[in-house]
Amino acid sequence: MIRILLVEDQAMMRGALAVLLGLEDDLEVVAQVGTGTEIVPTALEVRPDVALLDIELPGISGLEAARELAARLPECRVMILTTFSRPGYVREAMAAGAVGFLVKDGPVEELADAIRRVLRGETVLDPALAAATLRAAPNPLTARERDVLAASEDGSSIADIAGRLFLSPSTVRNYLSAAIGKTGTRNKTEAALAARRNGWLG
Amino acid sequence: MIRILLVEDQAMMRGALAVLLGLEDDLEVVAQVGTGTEIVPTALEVRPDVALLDIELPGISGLEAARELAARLPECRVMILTTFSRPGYVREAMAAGAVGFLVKDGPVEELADAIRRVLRGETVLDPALAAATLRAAPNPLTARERDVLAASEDGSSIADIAGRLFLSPSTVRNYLSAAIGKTGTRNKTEAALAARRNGWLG
DNA sequence: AGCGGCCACTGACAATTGTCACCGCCGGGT
DNA sequence: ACCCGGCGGTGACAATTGTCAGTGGCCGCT
Repeated sequence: MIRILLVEDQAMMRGALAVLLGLEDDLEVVAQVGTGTEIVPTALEVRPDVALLDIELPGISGLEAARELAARLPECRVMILTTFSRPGYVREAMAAGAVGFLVKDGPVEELADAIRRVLRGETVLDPALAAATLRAAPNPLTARERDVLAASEDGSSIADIAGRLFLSPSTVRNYLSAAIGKTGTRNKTEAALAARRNGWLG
Repeated sequence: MIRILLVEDQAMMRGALAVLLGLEDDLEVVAQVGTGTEIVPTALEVRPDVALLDIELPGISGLEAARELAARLPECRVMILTTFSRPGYVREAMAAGAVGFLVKDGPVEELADAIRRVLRGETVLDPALAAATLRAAPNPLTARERDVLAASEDGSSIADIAGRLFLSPSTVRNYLSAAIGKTGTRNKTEAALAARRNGWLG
C-alpha cells in the first residue's frame, strides 16, 4: 500500500483527487492539507511514502516545503503537481530533490501511474518540458531585483515599494531598471509579469 | 439518469470530476470539453440536462456560452463552477439565466447534490456569496473603459493600447483616467487589477 | 592586494503617465 | 426642442517612471 500525502489548495480539486486515488487498490491517501504551512508537520506525523505537492499555496510555497521535506524526511519522495509549467518551477523542483513533476492539464489517468513509477525509483518528468526548461535561460535576477519585482506586482508606485522594502526610491528605480533590462521588457509591469511567467519570483 | 455536459479547461480537474460524477448512479457525464468554443455545438448535439461551466476558458468565456445556451437550448440548466467568487461573475451568471453558482474551493461532496437540486428546480447559490454580491457595487465602467483596461492588463504602454484599439493616445489616457477614478486606484496597473478582481472585465 | 559582483544610494535628464478643461458628435429620454 | 451621457478628440500641465553615470561598502576569489 502506497501512503500518499496530498497537498492542494483548491478544496474541490483536492477532494476529487483524493477520491480518485482512493479508487486504486494499491494507493491510500493518508492525509490531505490545503496550505503550505501544514505540509511539514503533517508529513512528520503521518510519514507518507509520497508527498504530492501543489506549488502556489497559502503560507509557504510547495517548493520551499519540498526543500524542507528533503532535509527532514528524506525517505519521503516528493512530487510536484502544478498548474504552471514555468521553467523556473521545474528547475527549482529538481534542485529541491523532487522526483516527479506533473502538470494539471495532463490526463488524470497518468497520475496514479506516475506515483507508482516514482515509488519504483523512476523520475517522472515530461521530456518536452525538461527540454524546454533546459532551453530557457536560468533566472538572471538578483535577490534584490526579485524582491522589488514581487513588490511591484500589485501595481504599487515606486515610492510605495521603497517604503515597504525600506529602500530609497532611487535604489528601487535602479533595481527595476536592471530587471527591465534583464527581462527584455519596457516597464515595471511587463517586467513583473515576465518574471512571474518564468517562475523567477518563487 | 441526469445527463451532464462538463466544461473545464484543466484536463486533470475535468477528468477527476468526470470520474467522480460517474460514480453516482443517477448521474452521467455525456460529454466533456475543454474550450469555450466547443460548448454550444456540443450541447446542441448531446442535449444534456445540465451544463456545468467553468468561466475562464480558452475561446469564449463560460458566461457568454451561458447566454447563448439560454437562447438556443432553454431546456438545458446552466450551472457555473469557477475558481473565483467575483461579484461581477455572480451577477452576470444570474443575468445569463444560470441556476447554480459553485466555487471550486467548496467541498466536492456538494457537487453531485447541487446538480440534483438544480434538476429539482432549485437555484443553488451560497447565501453569503449572494449577499456579498449585492453589497458590492455593480460594474461602473463603460464599454470603452473596459476595453482599455483589458488592453492594459499586460503592461502595455498607452501608445500600444491606442494602436491596438485604433484610438488616439489622448483618448486612451482619458478613459484610463476615468477608470482609475471609478476604481479608486492610483494608476492603470492597479485599476486593471481591481477591475479584474471584481469581475468587471468579462 | 587586487578584481568583480552585488548592494545601496545620489543627482540629472528624458520619456511616459495621469489630470484637467474643453471641443464636437451622436442617440435616448422627457 | 432640450438635456444628458457616452464616445473621440486636443492641448497644457504636473507627477511618476525609466535611464544613465557615478559614489562607496562589503564579500569572495585568486
